[in-house]
Amino acid sequence: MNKFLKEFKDRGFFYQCTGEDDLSKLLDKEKVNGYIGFDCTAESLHVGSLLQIMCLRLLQKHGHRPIVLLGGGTTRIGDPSGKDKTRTILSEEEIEKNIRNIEKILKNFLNIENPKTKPIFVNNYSWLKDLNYISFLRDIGKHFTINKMLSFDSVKTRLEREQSLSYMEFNYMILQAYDFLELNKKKNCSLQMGGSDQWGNIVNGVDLIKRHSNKQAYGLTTPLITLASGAKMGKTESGAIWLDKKNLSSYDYWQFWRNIDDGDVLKFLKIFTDLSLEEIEKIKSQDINQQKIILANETTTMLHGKHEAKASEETAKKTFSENALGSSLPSISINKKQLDKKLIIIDLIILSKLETSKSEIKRLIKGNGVKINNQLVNDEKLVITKNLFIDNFIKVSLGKKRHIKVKLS
RNA sequence: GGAGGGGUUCCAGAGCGGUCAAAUGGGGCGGGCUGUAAACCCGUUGACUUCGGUCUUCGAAAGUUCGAAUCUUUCCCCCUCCA
Repeated sequence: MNKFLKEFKDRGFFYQCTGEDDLSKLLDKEKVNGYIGFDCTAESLHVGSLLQIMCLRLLQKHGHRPIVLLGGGTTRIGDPSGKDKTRTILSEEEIEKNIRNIEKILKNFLNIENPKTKPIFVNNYSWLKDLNYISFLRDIGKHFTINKMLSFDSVKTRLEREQSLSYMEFNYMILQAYDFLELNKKKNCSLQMGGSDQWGNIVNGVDLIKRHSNKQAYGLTTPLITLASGAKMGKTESGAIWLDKKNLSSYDYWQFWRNIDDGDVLKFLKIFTDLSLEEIEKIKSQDINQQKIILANETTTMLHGKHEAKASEETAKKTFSENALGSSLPSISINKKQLDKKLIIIDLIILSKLETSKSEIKRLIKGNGVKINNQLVNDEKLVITKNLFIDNFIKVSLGKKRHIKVKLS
């Protein structure tokens, strides 16, 4: 089996594939350009997309070229897969902004130096915007039968539940297939990867290329990765795990990985780090918490760099083992004027954005869940005074895991 | 098109004129145990509050009533069965 494909399977990326043997041979024979499409509905990516990003990274590692398709055009339509309702459509400016941001994030994960495997970033808006309706129907539309389109899950579920599916959304799968065809023609792209929910869309593209150009293309999908708790990757109760510093500090990113369930650690080491399978095999014998620290360091280094990862580890150590203040703990600053106005603990926590409801904070105080400088707070009216600051800082803690540094400026 | 059933707080799901900010379970949060796990146990879970209360919530709107999640009317949406 091809080396890329083998590692893809060994690391747990593999779900299903079209023409596996032929794909394996192709990957052996030549440098393959493979693509994954990213939706541009949000301004950033979160860990839910990380598996796809790692696919491109792995592809690149094996000497192939990743193509990142930023769906500037298709985002204007909205993928009905897995959606009950029509998505809200974003404005042009928002989409453009999102694309720039997402591209920036992806560049953290892909090697943009090596000219041989340098990723290509494309926006499908460039070919979708000027499509001529009549010629599109004649060239592309003739290859799709309504009968088949109606049989796809994304369409079927919507129809079965008698939820409206607009003609616009109904066309999404054709456009995604057309994307693949375009990339095949323009960028010699013969592989599309994606999550298992994209299988139908991907196969449509493979079929279209076959019918339209009589060329062979391939699809490769990854399983849906869930946490041991059953939750989807990406979103936690306290918010999404974003892949950029603006939305989530490197310390919080590190913490996300540090707090992974025991049962997921090995799986995640294989998928989300570059450690070789031999190294992971060795790590297995280490203490489980050490394994989690390695996972957190590896993933954080990949995204935010070694320095940030180290600082996060250091801060975690200080916060959890030494009850001290670490440098990368998220922080806010307040000024003397605010202190003079009798700032009480509840308002300080509101300012810190650690919690947004005053009632909730009161509950927390009653339940012994709030600490200032590791001292339990019993009085919900506790006034924050200067002498609480140690070296100009105080640490506010909610429960065991939520901490913030408050700086007096 | 015909006949029924239903929309309740984050989710599932009880309530069916006052004692309802609404049972119970799940999830979340906090505490305990531990390893910043899991499992388990305890507490808590609309917002604001001068802690007296006040305000918003049971698909939407209007009405009956001293009083409505509960009754009436209209509208919107979902489900099941028959055609």
